[in-house]
Amino acid sequence: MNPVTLKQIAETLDISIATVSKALKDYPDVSKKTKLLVKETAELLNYKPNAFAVNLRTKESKTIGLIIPEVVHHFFSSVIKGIIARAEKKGYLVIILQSSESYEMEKKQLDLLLSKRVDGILMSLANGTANFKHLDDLISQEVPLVMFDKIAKIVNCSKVIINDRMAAYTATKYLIDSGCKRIAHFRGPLLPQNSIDRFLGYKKALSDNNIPYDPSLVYICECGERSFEEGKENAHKLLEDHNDVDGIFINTDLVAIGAITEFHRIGVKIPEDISIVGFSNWFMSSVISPTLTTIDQPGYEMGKEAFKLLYKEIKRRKENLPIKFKTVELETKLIKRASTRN
Amino acid sequence: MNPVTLKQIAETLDISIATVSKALKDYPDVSKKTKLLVKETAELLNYKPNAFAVNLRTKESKTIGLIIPEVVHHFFSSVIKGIIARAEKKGYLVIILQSSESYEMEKKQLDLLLSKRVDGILMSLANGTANFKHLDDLISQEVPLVMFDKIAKIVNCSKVIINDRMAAYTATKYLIDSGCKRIAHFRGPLLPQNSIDRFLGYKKALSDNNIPYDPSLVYICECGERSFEEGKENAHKLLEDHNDVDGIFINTDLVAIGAITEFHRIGVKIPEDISIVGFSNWFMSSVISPTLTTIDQPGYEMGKEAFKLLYKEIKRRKENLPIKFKTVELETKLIKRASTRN
DNA sequence: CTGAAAGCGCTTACAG
DNA sequence: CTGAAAGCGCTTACAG
Repeated sequence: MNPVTLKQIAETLDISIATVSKALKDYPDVSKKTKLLVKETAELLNYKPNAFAVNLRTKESKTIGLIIPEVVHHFFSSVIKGIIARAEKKGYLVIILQSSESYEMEKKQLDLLLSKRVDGILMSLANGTANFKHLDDLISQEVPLVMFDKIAKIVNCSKVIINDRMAAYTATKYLIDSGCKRIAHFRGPLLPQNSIDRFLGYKKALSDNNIPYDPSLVYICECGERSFEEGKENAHKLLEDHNDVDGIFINTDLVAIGAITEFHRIGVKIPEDISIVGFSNWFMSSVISPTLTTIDQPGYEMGKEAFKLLYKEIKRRKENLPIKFKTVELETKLIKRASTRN
Repeated sequence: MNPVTLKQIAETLDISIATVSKALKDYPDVSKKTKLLVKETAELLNYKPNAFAVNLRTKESKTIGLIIPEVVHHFFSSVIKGIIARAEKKGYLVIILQSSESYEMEKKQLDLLLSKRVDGILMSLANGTANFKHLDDLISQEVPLVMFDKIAKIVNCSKVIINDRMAAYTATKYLIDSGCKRIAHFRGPLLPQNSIDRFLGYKKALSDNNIPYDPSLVYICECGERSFEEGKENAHKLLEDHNDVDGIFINTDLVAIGAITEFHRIGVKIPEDISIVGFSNWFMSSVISPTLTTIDQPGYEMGKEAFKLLYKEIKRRKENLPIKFKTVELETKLIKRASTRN
């Protein structure tokens, strides 16, 4: 475990370390002959540059950090995949940390990444995060930051999002158009912008179509580990509270699948008795029965886009060019399946 | 973006860098007063040690690398979660790379991690990997390596596995016990040890129960991105080829779900006409209909265990203690659900 | 208890 | 075209 260094190559060839370094990096002021010799020897000795030393000199780690609320999650794992695919192309490595939806964890992970001197940070907020000082600090330290999906509008950085409000509007409108008159909503937690926006989209669709908004039709889910159970529980509660609901727009597919499971158990027919629209288009939504109508959320693209923005920012900072923060909005689409009518 | 260094703290307090460094690390030979002063100043200035410099000196990166075939995958994302949970406790960061089941990629990612000087590597083999020189090289360079799930028996390192053969035996036996006489098998690719072992378990269960093995009942799947489609296709082919099959043991849940979907479409009743057992216990197996009988594969625990072994090896190497490679076998269990009889 | 010095492995401006 | 030298930010054996 004593890796080869430039010094060893230099000694083998009886030339200076500086020349070896330059030869390896194809500096123009090194003779072809020397370059060849050096490269051969490096190959032979299986030389790999010591990243620490390089980083220390160049102040670049070629590593970025990624903080997400939850790893075991179809959407976020798609995002991860998009990020590392893109990062790889540009020679960047990705350190992945999980906040588990906790504000404290999120801060801790951020600190870790900072002391690792990552070149930039990509993150999606924890549900528990209501205070953004840790992010503002990051920005004032000029650490490139791009937020995606679960963002804070207030924080001054680049972002990749979908239009949650519009998507929710579309979903609810679709229920209305297919004949639903009394539409419930299983919403996400109170804090995150997404669940607020989805709720607002739901509400707007109702009012635009002259359906009175009834707060007793709105149920809250944590949308965490218990999503599936929450779906079942809320479905059950809904039936106890109301006997006239004929449609539900649900914040997340997994909760929707819980609801479907419970309705199935009780004998409520979907979509005949109650139509359901989910959100996210998890893979399993296409295989359950009935298949779930939902909003497709492009996780892989979001990951790619987020890395792209981050990369640009890193590059511009290095060149001391001015930075303009950008918000990229990705398209969603309604995927019509069997849990809704027509 | 000009982070605070020891030097700046030293200058502010007009003491030496060495003392600052020692004070921060609570060396016993620094006065209480100085320690206090230094720590206060460090806090005030928001000092974070420069990881590159520390690593360069200590030759430790406190970072490990993880290479898996696929990120968007219930089992592997559970493994990731287990690994980063454990790593965090020990102050390690995790760099995640994806081989996409390709041998070339796997080698490339390994090289990347090596030049990053990670303290150790955790990996699960790509399906495309048939040659293990890259791993042997790693080991001869004394880089701590732990393989999990998709391992190479030949490679001399610690491993975390399940008993695929026994689990497959249990699964097949369960089909036999529930009355199936003619049992097909959708197996994985030819190379990986897992799919070989699962196939052998299937075969053994048949022969132990006096059911003749019929190679025409064995269908191969790539088990990659197209798993679901492969399930559908193989189910379809199976019905064309044979009209007497009453049970299938399938290499992976996702393929099984594809098969169920196709049978459902065609009108074959599960489990009445054909019983199905999957493998892995993906979350969605519990929500499709009928729910899928399967073998539970403990991904999270596997991740935790793999990190534990790696950590021990890293530690022992640092202390120059002898290393004994260990193979940990984790328990699986049969999850009985509605896709099989009784 | 404090500090000067060497060194980790590299890069790069500069001299020759 | 080649190499000596300085320096990135830290740690630690050693001297005082």
